[in-house]
Amino acid sequence: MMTAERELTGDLLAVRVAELYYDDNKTQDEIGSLLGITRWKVGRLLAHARDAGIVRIEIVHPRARRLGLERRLCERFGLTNAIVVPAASDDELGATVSRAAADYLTALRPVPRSLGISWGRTLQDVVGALAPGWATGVTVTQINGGVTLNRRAGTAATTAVTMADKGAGRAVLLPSPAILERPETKRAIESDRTVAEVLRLAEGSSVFLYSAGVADESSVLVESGYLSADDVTELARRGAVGDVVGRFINANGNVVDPSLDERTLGLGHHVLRSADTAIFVVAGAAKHDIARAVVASGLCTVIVTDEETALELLEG
Amino acid sequence: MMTAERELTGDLLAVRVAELYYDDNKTQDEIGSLLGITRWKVGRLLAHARDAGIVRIEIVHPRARRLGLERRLCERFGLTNAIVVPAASDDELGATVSRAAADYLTALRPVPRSLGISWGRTLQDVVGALAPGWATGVTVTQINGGVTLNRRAGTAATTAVTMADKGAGRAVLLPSPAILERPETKRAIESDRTVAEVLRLAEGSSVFLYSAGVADESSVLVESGYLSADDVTELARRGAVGDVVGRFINANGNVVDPSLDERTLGLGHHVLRSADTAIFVVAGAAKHDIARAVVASGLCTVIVTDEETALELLEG
DNA sequence: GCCGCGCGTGCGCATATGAGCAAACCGCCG
DNA sequence: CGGCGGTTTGCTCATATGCGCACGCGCGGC
Repeated sequence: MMTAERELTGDLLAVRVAELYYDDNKTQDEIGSLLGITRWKVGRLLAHARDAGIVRIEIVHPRARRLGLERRLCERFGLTNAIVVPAASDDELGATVSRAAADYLTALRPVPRSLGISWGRTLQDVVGALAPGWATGVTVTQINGGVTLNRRAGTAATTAVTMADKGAGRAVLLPSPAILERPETKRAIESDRTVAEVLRLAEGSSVFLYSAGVADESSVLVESGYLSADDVTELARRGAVGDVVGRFINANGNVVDPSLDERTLGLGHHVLRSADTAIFVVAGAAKHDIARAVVASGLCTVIVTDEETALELLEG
Repeated sequence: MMTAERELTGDLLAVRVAELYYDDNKTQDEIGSLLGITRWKVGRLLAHARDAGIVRIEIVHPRARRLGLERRLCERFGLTNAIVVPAASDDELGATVSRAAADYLTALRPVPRSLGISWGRTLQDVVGALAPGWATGVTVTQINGGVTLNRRAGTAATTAVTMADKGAGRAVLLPSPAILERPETKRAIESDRTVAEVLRLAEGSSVFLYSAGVADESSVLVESGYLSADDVTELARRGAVGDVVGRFINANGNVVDPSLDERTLGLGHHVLRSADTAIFVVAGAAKHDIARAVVASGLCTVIVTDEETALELLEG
């Protein structure tokens, strides 16, 4: 290439420098003498080029994370941790986030001894991505009901059991429907020794792991027959953005329908709010609202999500 | 973030390292102790990540160049220099490349004292992008005919004159049509003192600058009335991919129709082939074929083009 | 079972790089 | 014309980084 260059205005020089440095990997010194400027100026131009976005450094890998977003999420919502993965194609998204959640769980120290989990599509994916041996002797406890009435009967149970299995431990199932017809029934079941015991155990878990559902007719609670489509529409009308462990909340994180909540069996949100480690896994545009409600109301201490959701959460 | 991590296979660790280094800009040392590996390994992982393409460093700027492609073009075609600019939107493309050509001309050392140029849309753009004072006392000479018959009469002349003007020098115009009807006429004009003088001057230029046209009905030679659409179609049928200073060549760089060439007035290709500096400016997918013919047959020593054309040239 | 070979690893050292600071420079106003 | 804040520049020095070498470990041939 030529030697001396004519005076270049603004970013142009920075571009030239950046090209020589990154594309051609010359040293700052070489570039300096080549362009007739001091190497310090070269360094400064490089710095400028980087934070003016002229030079973009991107990490392209399906398992890559977005550390900047993670940091901002932690600060903004007072989380202890956040895992943000790049937005993949829409159908890959859930898988990517689930894998990230599995990775996080695996890397979690101290290794959880007791883990309270919800159930659902997302959780099932997380378990699928979990490698055998992720823990040793873990007790996996269900934190909300739903064992029997589920149409795809047993998925909830399978999730917990597989998870315990891969962690060389045992699963404790909550033998109860998620939502009862009458409050009295709910209270009755709740006070049954077997159930009470499980709930007590669940409450004492050192780590919680859960996802959330959206408040529309696609909700698993509708699909499972616990609620009718109309019920959910009505809930949405009253401000519900989604459900966490079976309980519907509005944008502020408050339970929308106390009378429904009275009939919902499982850990209350106060337990999650006061937990040391509550890991919330969420992916996809449909869940932006419920995700916001969860993090904003302190229902989790850790969020695992995708880039787009993270961005959405930070704009508000 | 957590401390110790579980053993990670393959690129995963590299990704982690790259994130911490580039996103979080920690030092390699810090990353080392954080992940429980030596800083040298961190360095090596970083190197791996870079050349495995996990880390992509991109320079985003309209005036940025593609140095890698430039180097490969030089090697592949034995050029002394190549300028490749990022492919912008299609309508911006010509402007970007022209600006790059202007920049190149400006930075060229030694400053050209005599410059032979062709004319056309591209050349006009180059001149437009040229800053006043780009040279001092330059002599700009036209190397092919076309002064008078041009429908947009005068553009060819304007190009040369403006260029000379901005370079504080003088323009020498070739007062002749590009293509004559009969060979004898061409020879007669050629031997006219005025014309012969200009051609001699043109031939002695230290630097040449030209573009090329495609062999279809959009050719400037058709537009200018020198050729009919049928003529060009016939030329194309006989293998012509485009024209350089009015002379049509095939993929091998050879003149397609000697009898037409006999009637074409202007510098012969042998002059360009033996020139020290022949700068070829070309942009856009339509000109890929002619561009290939030019560089492959040694018609230029320097090419100024866009990324896509460069890539296309290198695949073959 | 033994030896050699090659890859991956730790490390010393030369060198490249970034932080911080004082001098110089510039545009602005009195 | 001269003083003055703010910005830019060159520089020193501590530190981060890359290169080359020697060592060790594991695998395959004999």
